[in-house]
Amino acid sequence: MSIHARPTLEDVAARAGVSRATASRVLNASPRVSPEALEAVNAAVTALGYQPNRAARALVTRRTGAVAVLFSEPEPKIFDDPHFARLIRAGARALADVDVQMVLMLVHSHDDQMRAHRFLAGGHVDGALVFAPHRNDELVSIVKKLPLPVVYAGKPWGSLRGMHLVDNDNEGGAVLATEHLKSLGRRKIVHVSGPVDELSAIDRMNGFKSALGLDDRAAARLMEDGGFTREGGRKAMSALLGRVPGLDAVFVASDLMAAGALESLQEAGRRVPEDVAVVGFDDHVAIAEHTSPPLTSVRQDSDEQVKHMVEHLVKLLRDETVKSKKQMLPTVLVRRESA
Amino acid sequence: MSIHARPTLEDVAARAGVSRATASRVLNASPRVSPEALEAVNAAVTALGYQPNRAARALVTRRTGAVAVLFSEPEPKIFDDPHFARLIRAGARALADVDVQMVLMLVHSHDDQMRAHRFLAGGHVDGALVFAPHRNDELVSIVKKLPLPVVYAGKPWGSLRGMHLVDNDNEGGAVLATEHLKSLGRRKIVHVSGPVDELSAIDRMNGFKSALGLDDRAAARLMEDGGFTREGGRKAMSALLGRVPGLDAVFVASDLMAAGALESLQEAGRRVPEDVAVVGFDDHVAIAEHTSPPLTSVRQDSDEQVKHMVEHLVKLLRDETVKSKKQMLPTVLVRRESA
DNA sequence: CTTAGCGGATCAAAGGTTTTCATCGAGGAG
DNA sequence: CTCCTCGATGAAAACCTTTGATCCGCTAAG
Repeated sequence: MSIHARPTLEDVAARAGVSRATASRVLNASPRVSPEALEAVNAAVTALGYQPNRAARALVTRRTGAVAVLFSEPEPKIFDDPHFARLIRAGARALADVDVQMVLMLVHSHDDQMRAHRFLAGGHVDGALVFAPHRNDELVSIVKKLPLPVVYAGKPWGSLRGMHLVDNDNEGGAVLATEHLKSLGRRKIVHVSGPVDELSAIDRMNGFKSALGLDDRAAARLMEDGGFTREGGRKAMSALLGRVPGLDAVFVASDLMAAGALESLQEAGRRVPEDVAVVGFDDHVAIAEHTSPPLTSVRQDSDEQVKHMVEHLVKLLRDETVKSKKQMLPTVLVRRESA
Repeated sequence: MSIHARPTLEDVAARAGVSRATASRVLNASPRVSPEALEAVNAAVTALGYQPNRAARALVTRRTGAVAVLFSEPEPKIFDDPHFARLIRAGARALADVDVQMVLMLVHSHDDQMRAHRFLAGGHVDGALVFAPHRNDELVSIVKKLPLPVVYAGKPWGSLRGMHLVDNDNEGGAVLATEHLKSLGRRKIVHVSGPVDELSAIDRMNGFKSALGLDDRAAARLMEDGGFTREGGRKAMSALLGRVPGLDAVFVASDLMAAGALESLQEAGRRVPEDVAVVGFDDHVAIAEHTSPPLTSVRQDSDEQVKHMVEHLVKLLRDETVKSKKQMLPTVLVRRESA
């Protein structure tokens, strides 16, 4: 071993006075190794500052020690949405904790999809975490075909057979929000929903409907799509104000839209919460605490969600035979001043 | 090759009727190969859906085809700050375009630093992009010691000798902002600054000072640290209102702080821009367009910055001999209603 | 006295690619 | 006709690790 080259297992073994195989066993915590050998090897490792060569290891074990984290989102949304940063951060932490690398891919264009396919099919990662909430997302069908352990965030569109996913209880959260408004004595409650090509939005709609015992026709008049954007929230609120006279409460399917809705209400001269009570969804602190008034919201714990996803994926990577599993995470109402 | 196993170069070579060596040459676009061989190999590749094994390749070339992207930030800020998501997104895109993997690491705790060190020293990536704006950041000293091509975002604290970085023209932007306020006829201009442990904040302070031709003592009375947070911006503004009677304009070193400052001004009953003109920094759309009134701000193009960083790193990876180089990106003033 | 068993170390093969070096054949110069 | 040159190709080494098979020295059982 030259001065500058990184030490190899061979060097470690030589210094410890054992064979390469034994040194390897020490590193992999095999039980079949004597205490003396163990100590000698460990000493050599620290003395030399040895780092296993990942490529060599991957070559023989057929494991890379890396997982891909895929986001499929229309461009503009992804970087306005604070949620995104949060998910990434949670993912980075959870993966670091189990010492696996996070390879991040944002797939948007068709080219990106091809690239992702090549990459995943190429066996460059051991598994993947997929965030793809939209209807008929090409990415999902691509990933689904691959013989690769995958855990989805939320329900991807289409058949769920054999898939692994961790979802928030969107419907339950929506019921929570709506029941809360009812318990405040509100009688005319409306809903600013997310786009109908996202299942989370649909689940929230369903929660709203069922909490009020509405059939589809009755519900339709009380709901308006805000597209999960601030501006959309504002417009949807305006539309509802025009269409539903006497409305006294609104459940908005995201905090960002709720911020828009509050603006709209203010313009219309309605006081919150006196005239109209508002409940959001996400409990995104950076938003919810800075609206006026501060926003009552349904908390979904993204950190927890991602942590569960990682745990599940790790399990999949270990024993090959975990059967399809869906996890549902609870949501809770956080009261502030808007309702 | 069995049915299910991924095809290897050997399989490709066999099918094309050439040797492994020749097949490899084709894949690496070596000139020393006959047209027929080239065609045969390419045909075999597509027929088999061959994907080079990255681990095997890395083992021999000592290149991984991946770079690390490191963020060093105190936890809370990183996921409040929309800037973060933007940088990541830009990085993902730019790296994907040159077909290198992005390994994301958020380093915060001491453990994280150790992990990052191990990882980088272990030769698991070819280079790194580092975002570490704070004074005496441990991460920078760690990375600096490594024999690894690194490009920094902005100036890291300490000696810049031999370092590669892409910075925004913070000082120039600050001059722009201040000159603009002067040109509006404002006479008593103050500054809400960022924390003095970030060089970008200091550069902006310097721009402010030099545009007004102030010495340090005179300047000190007109500046207040807002810590790059919304709440800090609000407090700093209040302090300045108390200390500098008759102030008629303020240059705030970030949009987030400016949002806080606007709240403070409103509370104090000052009209913007009539009584006090306000200019922010960052031009973060999600903020600047939604304050009231909408915020005039200095734009720094993060996408561009990251793109340059990636380009520079790629260059470093190719020819080993790019001499130390600092790039400075221009800033521009975006006029809205607050000034 | 033979042999099975056991803890533990070692040998050697395997994993897929790049790259150096040697070889081979064809064509040009002498 | 021989000798060289040159371009294309192939054989084999090297990269570093894991792991199944093997081996060694001993004890305990038959």
